[in-house]
Amino acid sequence: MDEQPRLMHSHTGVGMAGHPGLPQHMQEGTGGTDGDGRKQDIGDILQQIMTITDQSLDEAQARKHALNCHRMKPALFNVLCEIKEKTVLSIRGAQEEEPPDPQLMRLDNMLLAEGVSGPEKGGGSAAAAAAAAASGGAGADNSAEHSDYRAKLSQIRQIYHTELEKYEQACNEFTTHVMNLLREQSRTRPISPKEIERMVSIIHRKFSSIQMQLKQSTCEAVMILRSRFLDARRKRRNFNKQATEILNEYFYSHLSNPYPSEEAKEELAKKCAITVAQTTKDPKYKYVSNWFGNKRIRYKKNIGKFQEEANMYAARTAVNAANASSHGSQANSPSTPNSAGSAGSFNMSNSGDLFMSVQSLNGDSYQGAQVGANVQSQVDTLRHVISQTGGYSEGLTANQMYSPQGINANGGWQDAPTPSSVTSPTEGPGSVHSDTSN
DNA sequence: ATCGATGATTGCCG
DNA sequence: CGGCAATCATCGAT
Repeated sequence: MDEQPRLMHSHTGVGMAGHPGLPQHMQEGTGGTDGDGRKQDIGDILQQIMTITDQSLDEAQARKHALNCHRMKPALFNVLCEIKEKTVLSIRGAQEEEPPDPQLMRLDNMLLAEGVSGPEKGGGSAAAAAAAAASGGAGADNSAEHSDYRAKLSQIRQIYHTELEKYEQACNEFTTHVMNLLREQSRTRPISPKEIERMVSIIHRKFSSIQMQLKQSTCEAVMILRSRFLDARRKRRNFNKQATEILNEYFYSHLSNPYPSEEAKEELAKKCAITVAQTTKDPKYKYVSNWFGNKRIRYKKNIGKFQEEANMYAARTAVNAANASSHGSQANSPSTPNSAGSAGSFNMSNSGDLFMSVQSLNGDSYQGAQVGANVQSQVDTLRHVISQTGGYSEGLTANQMYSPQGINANGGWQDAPTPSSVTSPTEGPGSVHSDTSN
């Protein structure tokens, strides 16, 4: 009969600490000692922390050593290692995949192709040249453009490589640091080599994502550079005024047969290349050919529109030639009121702006050798000017005026099988042929 | 933003 | 392969 209530008591005592049926001393006693104990514990812990922070490194090492030498340590450590191994494996299994990021591969390929990430000098320039040839189609030796391009490209490459190296170095440093740290810690807490490996791969991933940004921006820079320098069509530049003058000069003074020979093209190309940094020494003088092709087409298509221009250049050539013949080789006297006067006599509808570059045109290299030739083209152009200015009214009539000079009714210049030597002797003032190619 | 001018390219022809 | 015609794509002025 005695035991029952005791059991009951003990039960209730455990289950309900604050039961009103419990004796006073029990409640107070347990409660009091518990609170004091916790305070004591916290105080102890704080105290320990304080002492730890106050400890010197040697003391800490000593403690660590003591801990390592604890007799239970190996056993516990093994158990922990086993548990860790399992969890790590499960983690690793969860995120095992490592696909070779297509984006990164694209960037790498591109940088390689552009000669940025390839081997240093030779490979780089070779790749650049190859890229140039591929994109330019006629990527010959326009070295002026390409040297500039290559200079900029190698600049990019240099920056890229130094940055890459920096990242690489930082990555390695960080990796070794972390590895050392982990190895050090693996003595006190279970760290498997696999875990270290994983850590390292995480670090590498982080750094390679940084590298990818670098690669991306490098790619962008290269693309910009490329489109700037190599893709001429995308970034076409107008010829400067003097080059246009030169070409127009030739065109209108050879209006009867505006097909410059290879030599003439070369001459024009050289003259224009002085002022046109663009499209340099293409062996075919492609830009001259392009220009004449476009010019012929567009002239033919709308002669009226070009009439004014034709007058202008014809007059200019005439004036220039006149100066050349009258002044001998001193045709390029500065600021010729003379020329203005003579132009005025042709009833020019244009302002003096056309004389601006007369001197520079013929004063350059033609002068000596071309005086005679200029006389001939002078006849040509004078004839044009006179015939047009005589009855100059508007575009439509001008159209008719020009047509006898070589353009068929169907369009297309007639074959002009009449070099000056054939026709000029008998044709008198009408000899239109200025085959004055030097 | 729009539009004409213009250099370059493409496709075709002989 | 050179020229023509059509077309593209950018420049430069408005």
